[in-house]
Amino acid sequence: MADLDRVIHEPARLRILMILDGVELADFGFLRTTLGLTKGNLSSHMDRLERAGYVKISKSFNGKIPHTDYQPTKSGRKALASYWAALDRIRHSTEVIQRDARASSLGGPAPEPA
Amino acid sequence: MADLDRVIHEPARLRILMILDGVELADFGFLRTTLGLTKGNLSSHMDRLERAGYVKISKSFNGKIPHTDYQPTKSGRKALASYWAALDRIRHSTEVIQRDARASSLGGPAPEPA
DNA sequence: GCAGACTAGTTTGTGCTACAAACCTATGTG
DNA sequence: CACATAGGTTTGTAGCACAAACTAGTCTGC
Repeated sequence: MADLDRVIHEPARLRILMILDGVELADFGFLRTTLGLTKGNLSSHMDRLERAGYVKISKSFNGKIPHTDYQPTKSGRKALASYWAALDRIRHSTEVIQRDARASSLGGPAPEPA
Repeated sequence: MADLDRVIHEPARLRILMILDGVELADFGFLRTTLGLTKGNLSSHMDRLERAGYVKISKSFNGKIPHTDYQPTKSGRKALASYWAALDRIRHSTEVIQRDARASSLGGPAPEPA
């Protein structure tokens, strides 16, 4: 029942990955204003994405001003695709269900929902 | 940018609502074995769903054995539908993006991503 | 030349919450 | 009686999203 990747399931990170998947390279300021996140929040999300191996972080200096770029990794793109796929499977799953919830709730012993 | 309903966004609760949306009525044991949750975990999820007004909880006794049934409310069904709709909007949003992340990361001052 | 405002981030603090463990009650079963 | 299982709730805890505070530099205006 391949569960959803919690790293990606967080809406802010989902959007981040979608953006990176589209633009290849984005910097801190762009992501921040585009997504409307606080700096601290964005920073920790990017940290989490990096630790998951989904983005590559490149730090540089423009003179003395720090500049941070983010790129998606192959693994990150794959994980994003898998996430949508997993969500689709959940969304379109009628399987499992529909059986005997009704019967079991009439008071009889549960009919082994194995 | 209608954000995702956090009550529903939690995968366990999403599945619970989907099941209830399908079967109308389910009891504790059925949900528990179907979803493979611990009792405590299921209990607190149902509590959250009730507090959100998404399910109705009916407690009764079978002799001395407690029995708990859950039903989706109208509000719950609506919220579930809205959730999927919101997710679709996110998923298919190209808008916003694609612009000048690249330019802004070349070192120049950020070009007012207003 | 310095007070204020902005860019660029990181570190710290906190409140919420998903989850399991512990607990309570009752019904079998050897 | 001891032990297992169903049916739940309460309690404890680790993790985490988020914002505030902080560090460091630039750029005005006066």
